[in-house]
Amino acid sequence: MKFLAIDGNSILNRAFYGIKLLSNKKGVFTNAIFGFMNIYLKNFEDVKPDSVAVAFDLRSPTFRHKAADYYKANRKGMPPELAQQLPLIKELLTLMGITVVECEGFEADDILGTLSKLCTDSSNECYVLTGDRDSLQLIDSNVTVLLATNKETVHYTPEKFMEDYGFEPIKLIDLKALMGDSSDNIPGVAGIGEKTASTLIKQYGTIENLYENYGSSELTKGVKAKLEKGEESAKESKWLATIVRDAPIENDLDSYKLKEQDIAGISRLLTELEMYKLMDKLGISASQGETAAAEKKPEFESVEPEIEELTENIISELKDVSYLFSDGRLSVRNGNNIYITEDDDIICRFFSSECRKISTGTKPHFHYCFEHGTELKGLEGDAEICGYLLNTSATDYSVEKLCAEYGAHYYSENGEYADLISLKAAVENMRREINDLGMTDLLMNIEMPLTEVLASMEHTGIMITEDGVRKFGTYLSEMIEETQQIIYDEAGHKFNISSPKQLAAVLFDELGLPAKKKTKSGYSTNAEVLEELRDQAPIVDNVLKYRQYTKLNSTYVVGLLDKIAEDGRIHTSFRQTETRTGRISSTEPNLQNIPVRTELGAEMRKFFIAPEGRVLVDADYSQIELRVMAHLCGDENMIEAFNSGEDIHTSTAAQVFDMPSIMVTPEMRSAAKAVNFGIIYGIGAFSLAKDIGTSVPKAKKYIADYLAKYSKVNEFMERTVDKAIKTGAVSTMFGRIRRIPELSSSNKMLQAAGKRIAMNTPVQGTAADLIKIAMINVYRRLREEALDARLILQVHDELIIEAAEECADRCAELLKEEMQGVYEMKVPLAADVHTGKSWYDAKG
DNA sequence: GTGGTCACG
DNA sequence: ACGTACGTGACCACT
Repeated sequence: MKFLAIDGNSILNRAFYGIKLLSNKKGVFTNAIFGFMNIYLKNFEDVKPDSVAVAFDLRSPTFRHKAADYYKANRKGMPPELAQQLPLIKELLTLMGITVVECEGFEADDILGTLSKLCTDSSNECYVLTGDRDSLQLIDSNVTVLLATNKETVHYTPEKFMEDYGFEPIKLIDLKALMGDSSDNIPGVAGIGEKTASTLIKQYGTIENLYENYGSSELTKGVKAKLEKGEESAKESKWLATIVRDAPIENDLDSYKLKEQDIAGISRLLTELEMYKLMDKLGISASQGETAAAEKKPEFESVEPEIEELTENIISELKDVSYLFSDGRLSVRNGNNIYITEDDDIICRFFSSECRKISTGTKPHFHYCFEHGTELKGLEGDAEICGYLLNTSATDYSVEKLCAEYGAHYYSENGEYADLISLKAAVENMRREINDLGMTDLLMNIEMPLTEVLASMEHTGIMITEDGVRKFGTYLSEMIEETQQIIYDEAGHKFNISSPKQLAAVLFDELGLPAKKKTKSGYSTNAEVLEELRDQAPIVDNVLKYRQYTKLNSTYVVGLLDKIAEDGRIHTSFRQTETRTGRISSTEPNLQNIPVRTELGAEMRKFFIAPEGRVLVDADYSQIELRVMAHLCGDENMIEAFNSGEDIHTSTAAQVFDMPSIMVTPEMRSAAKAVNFGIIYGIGAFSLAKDIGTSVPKAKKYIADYLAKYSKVNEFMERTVDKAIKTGAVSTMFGRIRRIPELSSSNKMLQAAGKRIAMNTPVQGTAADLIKIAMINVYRRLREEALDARLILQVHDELIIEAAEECADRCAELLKEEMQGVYEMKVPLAADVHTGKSWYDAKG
């Protein structure tokens, strides 16, 4: 018989610290369970045991089995994030028919010691799975230790151990008795480390033999003295290091045979924990849980879907369907029938038909419609977007995942059409949840219509002067070459300036400049650090220049040239389900981070142009996030500052320092500006101090003065954080929800980060909602007024239209009107509009 | 694949 | 005692 004995605590620990914190919707942490099961399943496959036991520590505070417990009592208890997963993994294992073994007063490794001995005594094969090297002492001809490391699992047989250590496994105890183990509070012999201990064990075998014979040996005086002094400690340590092999546990090995799995129970638990991948691996579906099983099964389950070619006649009969569309292939589900086609005419008819439709990831569908000159009508739901609204933090909004999570009946046996079959139920369930959470309006009137707007912007793209970019690239290459040469001269040799590691070596080791900040892997060489060192060596300034040139060249010049399409334009991809806050993002290329802050960088914007006879109309909101904050908290002083119409940072300084605006110095304005930013981000005195180059106490005072003047800002922050802690989530003005699991962390840093997220998200998210609404309205009006103009870019608080020269003024007017009038707020929303031939010019 | 760096709002 | 502002994406070096 093959026996698999697992150190539950050790593997769980390894999993917990090896995988970043994960949690389900309710905030229950799941990373350790997830990692444990991965390790377990992999090794189960390797070993294919008949019997499995998972051992856990169980120590009573009043009963101490051995002295080691006294030492170990000093150890830090496990963090609550891990502790809460312990009963869950035990429950899961039990449901899987696996025996969980605990024994009052004994540790997991003692149980492994006992089980492995039972196996050896009965000539059964035993595999001990653990992450703890101490258990290697259990290896013998019947016992293999599977040592789980961060990367792989190493199989330790007696031979493998001999190879690695140079002595027999059982002598590991003696090794530890000499060298000690601080994590286990085993003292060992003072002054003897791993190397000496290993040599001694190879030579003498056991500490008993060592102490009988070392006197007459050739060992150095120092070592002899240490051994003499530590004799008692060594013997005590040997006892401490020895794993118990006779713990009072069930000794009938047959009782550890794998039992029948409780499929419904596993399904229920894993659904609760949202571990769908694992469920898949175990060959269990979400619908096998009791709750789901109790619901009526869909009519589809027992019926083989009828698959037919989609025709015009069929389309005219359709009322309410779900469909998928990719690679030119359309599949439509109507009740028990599935219709397919690859015929463009039929696809166009279907898209433009009035029937109600549910699908997923519909942006490409709109692209198809633009290319084929048709419309996509009747869209009632998009699984990806529904999934996003229900959890903005997920990374995977595949139909499969969503079906598992939102209780749709997903049958993997259905293979090809599984997604299509379950899509509708999943969306219906999600729409119900969205409705319960008050997000139906957000879904149907903001996110769904936005998809078409984004598709249209992508489809239109923005024109680039390739020639201009190339010339700029040539200039940059020359500057890079030149700067690089100077840096090599200053350093005295060539090196890779782009390697933070090599650069740090040159600056801090060779040139002896003072290192300011550390990173995980060495000294930081970021711009902030280099800025401080600027005066101390000319090389620093050149490195900063080099960085600027190479950044511009590789990310913007080369990166953009690579993305120019045949029409001479760049077509970015906007992602609608990416950010936690509700903003959209832009990729391949990212057109939301084109340089503007430095003079040289801003040159790039001269290459984003309008074609002959057309112009770019650019409008950006002024201080939209602060205005949102003023609206959300209703603070009269802040509202007044905006209503006064003067520069907001100057106004803030005047109000906080209690003086007329005319008296505000540039320094005061800049401090006020930094505090304004801090307010939006979730203020911290340290960072504010760093930002404006002042002391922490002074920064604290700025913040205190600010919050005293704008007391409703303070109240709003406190109220928001309180509510976030109670509910685990925050929301925007338009009901968009973001869950914040960080708030239930026991790690103070994470908790503090959670609070800042709670303060920032309603503000950033509401601003995102507002501009999305404005985009939809602008898009509609450009169409309604039949203007020769297209919305082409969004950069968070900025919209760009490419318009025919004749209608540029009308577009500017319309754009400003729609942006400012998007929603009635307690402060006016202001948008600045400019028109020009290039993005550079249109920025004003 | 991860970490460092830096571009944007 | 420790690390420090919110939200992104791309490129490079290095493992």
